[in-house]
Amino acid sequence: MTTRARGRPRSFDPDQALRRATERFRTYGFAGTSLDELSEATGLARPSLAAAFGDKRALYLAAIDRLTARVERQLRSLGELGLPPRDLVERLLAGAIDLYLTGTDGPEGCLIINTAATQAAADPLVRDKVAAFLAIEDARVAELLAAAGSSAPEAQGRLVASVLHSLSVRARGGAPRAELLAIARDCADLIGGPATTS
Amino acid sequence: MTTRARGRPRSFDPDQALRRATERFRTYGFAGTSLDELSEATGLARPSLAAAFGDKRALYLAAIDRLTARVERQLRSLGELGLPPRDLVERLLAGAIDLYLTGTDGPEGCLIINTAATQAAADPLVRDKVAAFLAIEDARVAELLAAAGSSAPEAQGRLVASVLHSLSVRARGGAPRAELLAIARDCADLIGGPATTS
DNA sequence: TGATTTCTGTACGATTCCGCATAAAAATAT
DNA sequence: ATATTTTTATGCGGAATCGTACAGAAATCA
Repeated sequence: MTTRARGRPRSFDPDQALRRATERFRTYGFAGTSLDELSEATGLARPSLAAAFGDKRALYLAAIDRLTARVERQLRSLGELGLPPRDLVERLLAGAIDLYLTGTDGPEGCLIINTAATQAAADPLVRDKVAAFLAIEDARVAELLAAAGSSAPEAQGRLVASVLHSLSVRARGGAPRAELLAIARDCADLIGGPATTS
Repeated sequence: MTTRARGRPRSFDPDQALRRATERFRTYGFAGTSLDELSEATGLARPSLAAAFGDKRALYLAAIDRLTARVERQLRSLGELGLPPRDLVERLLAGAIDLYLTGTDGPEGCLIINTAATQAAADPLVRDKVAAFLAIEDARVAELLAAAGSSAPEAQGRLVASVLHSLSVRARGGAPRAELLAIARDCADLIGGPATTS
């Protein structure tokens, strides 16, 4: 028994609109995206965007929060597979590469690494959210490595997370998938020893 | 016998102006920096900037080129020390951390990693220059490792370069120096084995 | 059916931004 | 000294950007 809202119902899905806006922000960054572009990308008029999310900054912060929660969820779910360290690392990095290579025009990497870190210098709240994202990333990866039996999960986790950051930058620079996968393999070798292919 | 230029001589140092503009771009990115801000930062009126460098994009591209040449020079000079792999990596990363933590307001990382990679999605030429920078970085680091006697200079070089990228992102997120140095030490351990402190 | 509430979209004003045109300033060549 | 050349600085006009006010549309409650 969900009591219907009082007035005219929304004609759009706020979460879908946020997804579309996030995609636009991921491509052009905060400063490089205009409200007109966001309006076009979401299909909403600017006043509707303002009513639903507030101003441009609030919409961007919502995009960051949404992505942070999503990454944390995905990292947690990766632990349920019970992989050994090497396979875990390779799988983690390969999954990230798939995401980083997506984009409407070209490879667009990660919203946090490639646009929020840029904006961090001008906006202290964005900086705080970037720091929180990086801390969560480090912690979750370390947790995964610890569960997989790593001898030094914190140190290795920070290095794996560091490779994630670089993969995002390299993808954005146009590096082909094979190059990114090679780096992922090198990293997995270093963390968990060479692949045990029978 | 340098024949003096014909008309009124420049009242400013173009390279110093480019340095100041670079600093501004490094803080706020390409899209986040206006010509008025660049004019204020360099002390030049907008028409003077335009006459010396062209439009905003040309000035930004000049900043990228300048930085790329500088980084390549510094990486080459690091080889003259003849350090073993572990010390080489730690020194390389520590030097980068020093640069990444500088900035007028806060830590501002690397122009390429934190602003050019952002702009790369919107400007193919910037993307090409980012790719060129990354290639030079990988090649020079691999060269250093090879000269230091590394067993797998290319793979290790890409990983060290990857840690460089992450350090820039982390610095921008506000990570304290100790945390960055810890990552540098972990990376050096992984590449060259634990420190040999007698 | 009529009133109320909420959402949607057009339109507007204020501000910022960019590039350039034009005039003043400073040096050299004749 | 005058003319020429190049740089510097003020200011203008067009375009874009942001936020919001206002009127129309769509649903529920009485």
